[in-house]
This record gives sequence, structure tokens and C-alpha cells, in this order.
Amino acid sequence: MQLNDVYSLRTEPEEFIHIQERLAGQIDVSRPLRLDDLRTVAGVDLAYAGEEEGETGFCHIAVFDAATMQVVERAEAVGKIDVPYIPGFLTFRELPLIVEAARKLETVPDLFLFDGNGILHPRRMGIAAHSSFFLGRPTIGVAKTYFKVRETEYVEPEREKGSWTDIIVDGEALGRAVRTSAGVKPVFVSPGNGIDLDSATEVALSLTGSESRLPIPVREADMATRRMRRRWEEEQKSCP
DNA sequence: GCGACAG
DNA sequence: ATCTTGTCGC
Repeated sequence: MQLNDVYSLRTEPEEFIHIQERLAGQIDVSRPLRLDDLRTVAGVDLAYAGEEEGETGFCHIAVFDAATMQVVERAEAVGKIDVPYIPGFLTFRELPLIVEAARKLETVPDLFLFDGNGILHPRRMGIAAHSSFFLGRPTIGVAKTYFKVRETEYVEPEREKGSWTDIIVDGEALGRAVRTSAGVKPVFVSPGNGIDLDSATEVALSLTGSESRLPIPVREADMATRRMRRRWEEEQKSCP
């Protein structure tokens, strides 16, 4: 998979905001996209081991055939993480390993799903939105917990599976609180880039099974990421 | 100083 | 995100 290079992410904190604001103007969330139009969909996630200096990140991308929902390819990347987690700037911490892993993919997924937000972000540049510029494909953000944007609270959707409520900020619906399974906590869906909110919601719901409130691709990447860490810690212990 | 805080 | 045992429930 051919990708753009990750620019120098090790910049100054204020530079992060400038980068996000510049890219925000290039986001397109007007495009309808049906799951039927997608041949492959990928889930992206990271796990961590250690802390501060010496923190290691494990990234995994699981590509599924949208028709059969079978994994058709996987790619991983392991490396030192030198950027701390700062709310609103998750991308700068995770993007390097995501791009490194994506470059190893032979197949180019038609869509990427992230564990985190899309445009439901203070500067409309959550990790799913930001990553789209490096992956060159439509992206969707699915966060497990709510990230409040400009004092906007979300309205609890009905208990039934598939119900949702819009999260409107400054008159625009940036995302939705979606009940992917009856009675469970909602997830927060927002388009990253190259797809509209309705489509993002439908795709996220269609890809969610009964085993988790998260879409299957994201869930798979999450589990795989823990396996990577477990194996890594085992060989760390056996080979000093 | 206090509260908020995607992963 | 990660640290962690048992425990309530389908």
C-alpha cells in the first residue's frame, strides 16, 4: 500500500493545533457510502506496554471482506512511543505506527474504522479524520466514551439496538450516540473523512455483531493488539 | 488550585 | 490506554 509520508510529528504543542486547523478545511463529510459499495473494511487499534520513557506501542490493522466478514489480511507495527497522550491530540501519538502498519498491507481497504473520534473533536480533527489524509481512504471514528466538544452534552438514545441521537455542535451534527446493542452503553460514531454521517452510522451498525458493542473490525484489531503485547512480553522475559 | 480528560 | 479479583448474570 503506497502512502504519503508522516510529516515531522515531533513538533511543538502549538504546532499540533496549527496542523489540525489546516487539515480541517480539507475534510469532506458529504459523500454517501453504502456497505454494499465496499469490498474490504479495516479495523485499526493500538495497545501499550510500559510507561513514560520506554513505552512501546503495538498497532494492528485487520482487513475484512465486507461480504463474508472473514479476515483477508493483517498488518502490524511495533515501536517506541515518545508522544504522551493529551486529550485532543491522540493522532500525534498513534499515527506513526498506524501508517507504518498500513504500508505493509498489500490490499488497499475501501474503508478504515478507528477506535476514537472522527470529526467529533474540538477542531473536527479526531484520529479517524486526521489519519484519512495518510491512508487515502474514507474513515469512520467509533469511540467507546464521550469526548465533550464545546460544552455539548449528548442525549441518551433509546434502549433498543440501532437507536441513536445526533450530537449537534454549533448547528452541525458532528456525530451520534449510537446504541449498537440493546441495553449497553452507546458508542460515539462520527465520520472521519470521505463519508457522511448517515453512512458512517449505518456502516458502524451493520458491522457490529452481538459479541461486542464495537464494530467487528475494531474489536478484532483490539484483541489482536493484546496478543501482540502478550507475545512481546513473553520474549522480553525469555531473552534478556 | 480545581475539574475535565477520545486512547 | 493500563493497573487488577472477584463477581453478577445470561
